[in-house]
Amino acid sequence: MKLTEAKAQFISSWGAFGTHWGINRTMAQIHALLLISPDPITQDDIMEQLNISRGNVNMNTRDLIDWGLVDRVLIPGERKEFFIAEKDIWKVATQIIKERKKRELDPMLKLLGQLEKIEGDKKDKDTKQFIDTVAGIRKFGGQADKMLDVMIKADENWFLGNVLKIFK
Amino acid sequence: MKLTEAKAQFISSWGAFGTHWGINRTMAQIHALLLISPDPITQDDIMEQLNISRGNVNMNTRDLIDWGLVDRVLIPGERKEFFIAEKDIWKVATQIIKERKKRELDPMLKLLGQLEKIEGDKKDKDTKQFIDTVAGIRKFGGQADKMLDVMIKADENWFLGNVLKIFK
DNA sequence: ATTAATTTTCAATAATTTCTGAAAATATAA
DNA sequence: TTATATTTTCAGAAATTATTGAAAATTAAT
Repeated sequence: MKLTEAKAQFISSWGAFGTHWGINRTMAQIHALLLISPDPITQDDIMEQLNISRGNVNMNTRDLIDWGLVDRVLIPGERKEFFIAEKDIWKVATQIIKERKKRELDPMLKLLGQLEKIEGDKKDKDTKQFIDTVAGIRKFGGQADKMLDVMIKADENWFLGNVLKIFK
Repeated sequence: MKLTEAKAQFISSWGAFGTHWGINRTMAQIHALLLISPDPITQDDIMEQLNISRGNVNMNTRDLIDWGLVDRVLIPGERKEFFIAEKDIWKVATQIIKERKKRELDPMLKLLGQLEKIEGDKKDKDTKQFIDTVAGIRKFGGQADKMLDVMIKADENWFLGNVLKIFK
């Protein structure tokens, strides 16, 4: 396989992969393109390579920046802005975990905590099942939360070392 | 908060949560409803509680069954089919991990393996960055894959016990 | 201050995904 | 077998989400 073909396939698959994770196709494709670009590239480069409009590139690069996965860089003498992606996959993963935890897991755990404090007779079948379900999810989510917190703080070698020790 | 209100909020939030994970809102809502229902319920029950059409219930319950999260049960003397969800959250999580691994992670790792074997001069900047990126993702994904395999086989107490031991 | 380059915004449009509902298929009872 | 209940399918409709492109805003150079 040639580089050009491989690149195209990587970008396309990464985009499809993203849609299974609640990330929009284009954002994932831009991210993929940036991951395999050794040097910073411009809005126009992205537009051209992915055949998408300026507005689209602008919105999605902003989102990638908000997620902490991409940075704007200024190149001396150049008028345009350039974009570059964090290339260390461990850092990428950590950053995604951190953001999703903040945006989704933490609020969900908060809500479950409230729902658990429902009024009502615990002898009632429906009430009991509701409380048990909510409590079960919350307990599980709480463990995941703790685990992810440590993971985020840990550095790569420490973590992988420990994972290998446990999961072998 | 009353049970009725809490139920509605749980179902609605679970649905919204699902959309961030590539799961459609209705499937997640049906799953939520089944999780808090102590006894098996019918298509008609689901239609009524969630205000959705028969076809919609049918398609999404089938998907939930394909995911291994819901079972059809036959109740003696009853003509209709009933549905019931696995209530043990550990089992639910394990099942989801198992399916997503099979559907997404495994195929992605296979593809990355192919892309890594690209022809071309490794001294070339673009080629080098491509190979490094793909190899990096593959290595990380491979670790995750191994870890999840062990998790899937492990039972809850073993797993949580170990997590607590390591991540404290 | 004026001009030119570049980025950002957002209303309109397009694309995609989800949902409905009625017809067809299937299963059960009489 | 015939009638009745129940489930499944799927084309079209509705809802949601993503994209465009041109105008407005911003930035930098002259």
